[in-house]
Amino acid sequence: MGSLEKEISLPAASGSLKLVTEELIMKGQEMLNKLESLLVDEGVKKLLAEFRGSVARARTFLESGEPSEVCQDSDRRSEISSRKRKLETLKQGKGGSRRRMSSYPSRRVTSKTHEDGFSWRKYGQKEIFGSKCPRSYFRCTHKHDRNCQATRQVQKSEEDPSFYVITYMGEHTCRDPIDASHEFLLAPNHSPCLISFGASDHCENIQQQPFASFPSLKQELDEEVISNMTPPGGSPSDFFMSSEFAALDVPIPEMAPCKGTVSEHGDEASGLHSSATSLEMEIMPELLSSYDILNFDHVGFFEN
DNA sequence: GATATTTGACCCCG
DNA sequence: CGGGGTCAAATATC
Repeated sequence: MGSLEKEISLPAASGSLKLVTEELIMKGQEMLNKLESLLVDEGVKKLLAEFRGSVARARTFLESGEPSEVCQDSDRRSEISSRKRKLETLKQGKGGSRRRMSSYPSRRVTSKTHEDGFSWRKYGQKEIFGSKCPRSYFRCTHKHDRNCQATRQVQKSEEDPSFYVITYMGEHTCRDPIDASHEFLLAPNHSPCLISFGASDHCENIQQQPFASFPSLKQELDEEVISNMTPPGGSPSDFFMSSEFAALDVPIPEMAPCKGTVSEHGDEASGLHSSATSLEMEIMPELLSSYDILNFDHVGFFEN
């Protein structure tokens, strides 16, 4: 696992250039937000959404040093072997582009709920070898109308079936993540996403780092897998054990239950209480992605 | 009828 | 070759 310095370094840009680019991107998004709130015309809004996507990709590029999905896609296509290309031309029907997302930046969260404020459409489910719980595959509902490449995989945690292990891949370009977080927070019945500290051992490299009071969003990400450490008094977990948790206890029909485990609903409820030993953080995964996409990649969770 | 989910098949890639 | 990611027809739901 790399050092923190490495994690926050921006390989694509350095020094003042980096600052300028960051400023442009952040200001750009700010202006986009303001503009959108003033717009009524749907056509202009659509244009704005496209531009928003470009800004998001630029930010991804800035953070990762790699082209975002759209660029990467075209790059990859040019590298497709002749055999694959031949197949692609042949298979216009069932199959189409079966590009794998696994090589893209991804981040994993452990959550009590798979609700995150975004609209997902399930496109597949697989029994995973060696795993009791099937894995469900989701893509953004706006994949086609807004060319949003965001996908996610949801799988119940084997260790604690009341948790979902959610792997996000790709960036939402259908709307700005920050906007989404606002909607998310303002929504009356939103379902918070939790990152569990210590409730899961999916991660091989565990940083033993104490943190004081309420860490920054970035810090939270850096320390997703910190330890079983109990938070200090007046802890974040207290904070998150707010009435909003009521929203968590909802049936999740599309998720298949784990084989041989307890019932879905009882589990959801019991999980809320049984997680007292873990520090839970309410986060917005897509908000996180904007700033911390690198961190997850560098802390050793993933191979890419 | 539109939209979402299920599920078997297809195919990439290690 | 087999696991896993994706597609798309069939089916379900609204």
